[in-house]
Amino acid sequence: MTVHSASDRKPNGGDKRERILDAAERVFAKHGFYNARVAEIARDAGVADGTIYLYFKSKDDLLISLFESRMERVNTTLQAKVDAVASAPDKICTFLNAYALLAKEHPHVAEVLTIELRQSSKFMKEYANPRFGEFLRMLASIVEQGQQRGELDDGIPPLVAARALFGAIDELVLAWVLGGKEKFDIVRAAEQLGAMTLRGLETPRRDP
Amino acid sequence: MTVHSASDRKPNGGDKRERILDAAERVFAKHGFYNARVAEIARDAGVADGTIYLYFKSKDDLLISLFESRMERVNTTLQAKVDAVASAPDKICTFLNAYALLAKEHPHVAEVLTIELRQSSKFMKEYANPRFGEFLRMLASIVEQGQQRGELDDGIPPLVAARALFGAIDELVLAWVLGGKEKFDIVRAAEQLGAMTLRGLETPRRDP
Amino acid sequence: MTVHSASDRKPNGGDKRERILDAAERVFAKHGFYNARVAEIARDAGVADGTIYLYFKSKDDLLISLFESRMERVNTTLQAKVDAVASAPDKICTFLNAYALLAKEHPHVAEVLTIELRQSSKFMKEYANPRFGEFLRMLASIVEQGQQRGELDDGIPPLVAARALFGAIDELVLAWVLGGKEKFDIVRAAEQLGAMTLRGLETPRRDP
Amino acid sequence: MTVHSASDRKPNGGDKRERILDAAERVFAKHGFYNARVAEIARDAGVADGTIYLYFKSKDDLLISLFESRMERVNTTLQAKVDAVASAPDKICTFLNAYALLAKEHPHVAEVLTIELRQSSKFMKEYANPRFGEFLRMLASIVEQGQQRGELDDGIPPLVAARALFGAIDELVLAWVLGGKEKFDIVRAAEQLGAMTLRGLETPRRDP
DNA sequence: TATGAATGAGCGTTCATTCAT
DNA sequence: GATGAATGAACGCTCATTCAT
Repeated sequence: MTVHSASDRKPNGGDKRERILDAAERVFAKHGFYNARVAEIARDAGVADGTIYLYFKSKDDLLISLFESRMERVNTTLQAKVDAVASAPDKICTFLNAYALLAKEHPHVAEVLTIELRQSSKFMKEYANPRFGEFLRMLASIVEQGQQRGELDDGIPPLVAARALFGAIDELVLAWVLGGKEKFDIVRAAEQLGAMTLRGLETPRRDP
Repeated sequence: MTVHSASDRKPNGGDKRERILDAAERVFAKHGFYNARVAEIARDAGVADGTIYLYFKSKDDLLISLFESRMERVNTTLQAKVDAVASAPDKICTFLNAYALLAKEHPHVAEVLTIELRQSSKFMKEYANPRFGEFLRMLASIVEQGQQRGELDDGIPPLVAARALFGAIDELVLAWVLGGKEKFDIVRAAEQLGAMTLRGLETPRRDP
Repeated sequence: MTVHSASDRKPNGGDKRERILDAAERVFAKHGFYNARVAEIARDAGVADGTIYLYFKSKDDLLISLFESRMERVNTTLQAKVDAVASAPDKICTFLNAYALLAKEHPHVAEVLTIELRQSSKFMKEYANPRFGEFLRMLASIVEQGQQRGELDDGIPPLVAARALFGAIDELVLAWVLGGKEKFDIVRAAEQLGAMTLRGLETPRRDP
Repeated sequence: MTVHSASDRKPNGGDKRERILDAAERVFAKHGFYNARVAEIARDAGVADGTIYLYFKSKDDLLISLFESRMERVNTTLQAKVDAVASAPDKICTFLNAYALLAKEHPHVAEVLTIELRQSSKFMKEYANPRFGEFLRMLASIVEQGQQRGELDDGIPPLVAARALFGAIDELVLAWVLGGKEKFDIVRAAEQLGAMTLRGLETPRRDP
């Protein structure tokens, strides 16, 4: 009645814990954390309700674990791509581009990170969300280094710039994920955001 | 302290509706929509549980009404300030500054808008959130006009720029509201974001 | 906004108490006692919710008063018609016919009496329903008198016969009221019931 | 004491569903459907509140299921006894007698069927109450067959006779159940009703 | 490990009734 | 008397979590 073979759905690494995380990803994306039913996740994962509690302490823990898992992947992917280019401006563009690509490839992940991440820091007070910290620091480091090298303007604290940049791309992803994947191309929008961020929105004033 | 706009709905001409909205603002900010108890809102407002249902159809409707009410105030304030300056770059800086000021003055509102707004579009599908549409269009209009006047670079669609800009300031507000009102000054950060947005992060390449 | 003229709807005698009873009749018939809202009765009667409590102690009392009022009318009508004929068999037929006619003319009353009367004795323990007692005794008296005069078989206690007779006509009215006023004619059915009651269902056994 | 028919629905093969129905029978009989508390049924059944909802969709469904269950038993019992005698008059007497006996053995069932059945057709519109239909058709069939065989007078449509007969015995049961089990014997009353129904109430007119 | 039936605390909402005007 | 806004107790139902098997 239940699946017993070691791995059977999705081409993921595939033990039971992973299957549950995948199911949670889908169900949280579909209904949002608060409206998601643990029973639906279990059904989706092909396990019994109780089984989830063998791998996760609670529904909260399931969300947190999902964050950790997905953010880890995001961080690894971004770090690799960012490391592959040299200048800070290039790193920023690469970062934005890679983030948009990830969202495009994993819209469920994008949905969960974009929407539920905000709640997390609020309602799971004890959860510091270390991976998100890493993520932000990665971005801040790029800015800081660029400033030190003189590639970037140092009129803004790196962490503020990083927050703003993340907020900008995140909001674009949100609009793309919820509103209209058909209405615009998120990768193209990320490029435009890159240009705006680096060269600025203002047209240069002509010196007399 | 509270808005006394002529309007008002069901029973008496009174402030009870407003008191409930104020209480909802506090309680939603404190616990988040899903963890907020209607009974706590009632207690906070100094009314009976049932009274809330004389003014609002449901807990959902209460949240939606809170959005409408507060976004209306936000839109009105921003529009007035933006109208008071002439150039698009100035309007953008003014916009960011005014938004930051509002957040500083009404941190509960900021918290609710920042965190719950995202859920709303997802779980109250039928709710189009017209005020937030207005808000975005206001910002997009500034960009569009600036582009037409040649004040702003037209390499980015106005709505994408507007989304990105909102995302940036919104994330900064989120960080300020949740993380550390003591750690940085949100108004100062908004200024820095303005500069970054207009002049760009990249230091100008020197032409030989 | 509200009606103030002494009487204005229905051609009844028409003070406020009567208007409320009429409204209760309609609303109880439509929704049943438990699903009827006092507020709907008030609206229907054209009075404020609170006004009902100037005339009736509670929702229960409203139902009880409705019983008394309508049963009184029923009893008066039936008694008059029954008194107009002489023999017990004729009285019984008249009784059944008159009851069916009343149901046909006042289907709302029929609905309330038929359906809610049963609940009443159960859930308003203290309410003895004196009018219904009168009603039953009227019927039992006819039977008793008939038995004493030798018109009716005395193999059945009058009260048992009265109960049975009432149950029979009441169930027919129920079927007619709920199921299908178009499916059969309640007055005709009452006649058939009269015949069955008096002459019996069984065809006479031929004596050798 | 309880029916153990093979059937059964959702969770375990168990008697829990039956325990809940038994409890509902008691509690509905005691307070009536609308005044019955689901929590009391649960307590009475020795299960948790939530458990009820594993077996029944709602409180309404619980009542409906109770009808089905008990009427099924009633129908089976009556059909068997009726089949055991030959003539229509005998079948009618048997029917009445058996119904009275059932009421005497299961007064709670009698109470629920007698009182709540009437509401059901009104407020659970979608619920056609198929078992009660069967019940009535069983009775109508007896009459119809009797008429065809010449045992019974055919001056009354079988369904009207069936309704009337059911109404009569049902009202007697109601009086017995609510008013006074000590005041009269329901089985004796059923016999008297049988005689009245078959031979008629009227004393035979002497032919000159 | 895995199961899934069972649990029961918890909450949004209703609505008969009250009472200040 | 008449109003209707306000009250708040009451309850059906949900669902995360547990635990006997």
